[in-house]
Amino acid sequence: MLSSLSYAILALLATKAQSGYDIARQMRPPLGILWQAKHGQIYPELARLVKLELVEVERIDKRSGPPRRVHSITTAGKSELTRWIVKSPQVRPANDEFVIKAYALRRVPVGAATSLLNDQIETHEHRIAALEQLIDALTSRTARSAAFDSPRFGEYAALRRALGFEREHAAWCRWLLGELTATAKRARPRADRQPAVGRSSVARRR
Amino acid sequence: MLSSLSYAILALLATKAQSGYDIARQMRPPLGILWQAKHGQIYPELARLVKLELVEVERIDKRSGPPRRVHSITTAGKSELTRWIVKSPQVRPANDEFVIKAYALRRVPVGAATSLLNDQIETHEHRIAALEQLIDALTSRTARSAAFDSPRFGEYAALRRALGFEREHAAWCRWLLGELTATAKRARPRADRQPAVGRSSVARRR
DNA sequence: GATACCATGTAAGTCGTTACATGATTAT
DNA sequence: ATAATCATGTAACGACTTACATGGTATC
Repeated sequence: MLSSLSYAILALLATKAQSGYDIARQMRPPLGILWQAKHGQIYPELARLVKLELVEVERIDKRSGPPRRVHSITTAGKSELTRWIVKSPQVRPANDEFVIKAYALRRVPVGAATSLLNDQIETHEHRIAALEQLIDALTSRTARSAAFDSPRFGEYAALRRALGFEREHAAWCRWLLGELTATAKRARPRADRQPAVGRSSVARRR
Repeated sequence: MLSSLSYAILALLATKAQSGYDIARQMRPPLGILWQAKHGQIYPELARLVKLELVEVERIDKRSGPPRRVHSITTAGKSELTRWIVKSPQVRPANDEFVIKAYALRRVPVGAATSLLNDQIETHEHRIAALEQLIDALTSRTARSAAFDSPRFGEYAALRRALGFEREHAAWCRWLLGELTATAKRARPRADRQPAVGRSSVARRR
């Protein structure tokens, strides 16, 4: 049985032949939307796929540096990929460090909690903006890129997923901040509230 | 430096002293909302925390089976936890196998893709219902459980996060199914469409 | 009688990160 | 000059899963 990373690599190679470096670039955190992995994991995994004959390599020598190794998916690789896709996956772990922090957030001073949340919201807003830009670029280039049978559909679907995920997370952070602020106000009904430590960016509603 | 799992354990022990088994039960997939881990990882990690003196153990002998080992967080453990909470986390990987499947979904027959999506939607609906029930149980028990300063707030926040995540994922699956169906209809404008193979449950809008 | 839950642990293996290692090319 | 990017790999370590190992109690 192959790892998820293997299938992610096969899915990328199914769109076009490319080098390990190209794959690593598309999977580089934090922009990798299909799957995220570092080159230290990708190169050995590619070698394994070649040994299993699900992927082929063509060595292209250059006058300088290491030879470029262009990988392409084999017929066996394609059928393994399609075979895997239709199987219903079992539930993923979905562990998020920030949920632990939220769980025990009552333990820290209100100011520190506020700035942590504002920080987090700001980070997510940035990521949302970046994803929206990528989607705009994709949908404007081809008029019907939203269509299921377009070659770019996979990319578009993955981007939409990432965007939805980010928006949901940001909304949750804003809710947390709201709860925190409401409680703090109740405890100290007027004035004398100190401004939150750290970075600004009050939660915006979008 | 400690792992995320360590902090999840500390966060649970901060609410009350409990055994490794208790912790493992709360972290058991797929219901673990704070963090998910198996006992095979939890017991060694607990032992490590004890050695670091962030956690204490009290052995309670019973006439049968292994002695129950009740763990509690130390003062050092509490301060380590609060110190960690306020630090902004770096971005998490968030790899989801299903995104790979969606990315290459064009490769499989429409019928197989439809039943894969329906299956996935059904799974998520079940999880959503289970989470809604847990939230109802929590909010009805204590009138003001939504308040930030309630002892159950952490649990409530984690549940809301999980619910939002599930709903978002389900919505994305329904969108995918809609695109797929629209394209299939365009290709075969009338009649002669075969019913989707596999389980039913047509996507509902909520 | 079989299954599930209570309750603890360890061992082997896989997945994934970080750092080491090398060296050319392009941009500031 | 300095840094970033192109381009490939390996080694050590940490995170996590799966299976092994044990044995009592309760439920169907």
